[in-house]
Amino acid sequence: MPAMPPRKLSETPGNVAKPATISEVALLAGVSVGTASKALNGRGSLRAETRQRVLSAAEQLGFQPNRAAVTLNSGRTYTVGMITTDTIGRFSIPLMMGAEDALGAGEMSVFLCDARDDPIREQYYLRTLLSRRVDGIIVTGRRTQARPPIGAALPIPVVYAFISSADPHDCSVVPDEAGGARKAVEHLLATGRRRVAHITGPERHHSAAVRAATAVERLAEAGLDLVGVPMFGEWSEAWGRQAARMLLGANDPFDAVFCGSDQIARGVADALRAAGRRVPDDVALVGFDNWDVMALACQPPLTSVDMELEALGRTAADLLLAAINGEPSPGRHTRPCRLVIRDSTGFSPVRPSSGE
Amino acid sequence: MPAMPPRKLSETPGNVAKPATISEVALLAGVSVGTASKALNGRGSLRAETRQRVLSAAEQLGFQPNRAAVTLNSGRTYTVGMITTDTIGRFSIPLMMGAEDALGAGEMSVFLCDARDDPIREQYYLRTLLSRRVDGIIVTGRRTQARPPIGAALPIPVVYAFISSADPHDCSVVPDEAGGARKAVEHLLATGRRRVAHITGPERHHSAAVRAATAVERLAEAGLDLVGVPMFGEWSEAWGRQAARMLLGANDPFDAVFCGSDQIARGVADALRAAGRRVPDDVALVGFDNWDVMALACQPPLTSVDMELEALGRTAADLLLAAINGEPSPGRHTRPCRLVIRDSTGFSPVRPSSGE
DNA sequence: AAACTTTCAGAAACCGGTTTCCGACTCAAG
DNA sequence: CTTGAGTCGGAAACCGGTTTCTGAAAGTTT
Repeated sequence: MPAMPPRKLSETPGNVAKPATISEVALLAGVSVGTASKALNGRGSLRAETRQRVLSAAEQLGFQPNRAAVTLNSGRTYTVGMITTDTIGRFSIPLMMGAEDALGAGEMSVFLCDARDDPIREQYYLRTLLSRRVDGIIVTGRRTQARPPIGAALPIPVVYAFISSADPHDCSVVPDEAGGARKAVEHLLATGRRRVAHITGPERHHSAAVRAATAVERLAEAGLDLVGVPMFGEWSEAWGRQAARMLLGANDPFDAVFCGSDQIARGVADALRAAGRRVPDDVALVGFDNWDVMALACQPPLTSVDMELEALGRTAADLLLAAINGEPSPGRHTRPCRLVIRDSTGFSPVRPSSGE
Repeated sequence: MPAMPPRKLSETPGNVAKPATISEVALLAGVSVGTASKALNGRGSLRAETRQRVLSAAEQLGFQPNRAAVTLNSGRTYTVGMITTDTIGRFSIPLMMGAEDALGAGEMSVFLCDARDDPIREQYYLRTLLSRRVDGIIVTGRRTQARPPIGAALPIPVVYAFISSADPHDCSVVPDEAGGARKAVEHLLATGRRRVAHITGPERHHSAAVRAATAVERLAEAGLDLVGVPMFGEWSEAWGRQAARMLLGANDPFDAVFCGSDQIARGVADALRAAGRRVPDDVALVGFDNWDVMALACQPPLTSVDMELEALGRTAADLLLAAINGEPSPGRHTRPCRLVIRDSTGFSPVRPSSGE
């Protein structure tokens, strides 16, 4: 066996090491390129000794197959594109993490594309991804409504996550927000609340509308009316504070507020405390999103509906992988939400107003 | 000219359209593959008419060159890997957005790798990226200290962003946190504050230590002492509230608190308000991070130090692109922070305690 | 009209792998 | 000793582009 000096990456000084090719491996092992390929991939029939010789040569050179070459004759890149339509925000992150994790487990690498809600950028990324021959695309983001399909009759599968495509034949995965809202209201009812108000985001926002309608509906099933009407506003703490003060001023008694977001709920909590109402003793509070920074820092910690976005991302990735393997799942899929119960709806001991 | 029916992506029913190859383009244009390539890339000398014929054939077929093939003979992939060591968090996002944007402008696509602070995952991703022959790597994340280099003598350039590499020869880009802290203290001094306290995160966290030391130093330059000692704790609102109460109980008067994070500052604001101290009239408050959700929702809105992470990510990307083009910038680079002034240090009108 | 440029397009090698096909060799049976 | 089956490894085609090299046709010069 030729005693060629090994060229390990970690031993090469400076950033000059060029990755080894399979022909260098073959040369070192004293076999042909084809044989080396078979040895490395466990194909064909080779003597154990030969196979071993190739493997140790590869090891010695730190050989990693050039994926471009592999791609060229397999036709598969083992990559997917992930396009976020809104700028990467609070919602996209857990989604992307879940998807990336599930895809990584499937040996897939992920191209990150931040389209910033700009159709031009979006189309640019789409072209780029197609040119790179990704095996599939995940489209995510926050929108007030379903979005138009990203492209017509694409050569690869596309899965929409969190947002849904306006085309019902496209594969979309969305949280069951109505189910989440039901769970929230049911929890309030189960803990004895009867006078429930609802403060949420802008009415034109699909999420706000669905959550509000479902809350009204579920209360009606229990023979109850919402206190006042759904209060549509903004997704902000300031609106939560303002709406809570309006509610207090209306002289229509309430013992619970179901909020469209944790930020709103937090604003409500602050305004209630400032007005001398105790949470949860006087008023129970439920938020939506289960955004830890808000829900945990709230005083008291907030009961909230978790859309399980990371699991949603994972599901989207799994559906995409299945579609890539020829088993598409067209249509709109929903995933359940989970209610996370904390002190804001509990029967925790009464605490001094400045207490922790 | 052959009147072949055009096969546009958008006209093909179902997800079956296979991307056109250059030989199909050549066939349609009635030229050889080599000629088609020249026409599409503006190389060689061709008659204008021929070039045009190829271009419209490509247009007709929706031709996009297979990047794997291009990669194979150029040796360049026009991709970079972005590895986040901590799980993709609040800090990584603006960084990644900035970097992704700058790289996209350089026609680079970005592989997203979430290593979740797990060395095993990190090495897995590193191997994957090397196998994919990325042109470079950006390593980001939040750490208490400088991190060990991700690999030794890699064949491609690496830039560390936000975190820095323990090896001073590696290229790192970090915010000038000391400068940011100086700006914060100087602003407090300029607005007439003299009794400044400091509440921040864990002492073992490099950021907390640097910010605290710099605050003390800058006050000393003005002939002043910090009120008490730097209060090290956690990066949470709860700690902010607790520390503020401790401060109030210490009977050592103070007219300003410089906080190590916006979350801490918000906790401080809440505790001060609960104790009847007015912000900014009695006590001025400065945070760190300029995290909009916290800084804007705080009552009153929070003056804060912005590390300009998006610009930092952009800088990292630019340095990486330069390194890829053979102009490396080894060493540790710092970028200035920016002070964003809001009401918490201002002379805004006194507001009723429940006022908006 | 012959010799020399210049223009333009095709043939072929190449990038780094995978896979098919085929031939050489070994061994056991006839 | 011949033949057939079974092992093992190499040669070559191929994936989809780019680039170099070559040569034919057209135009220019004398």
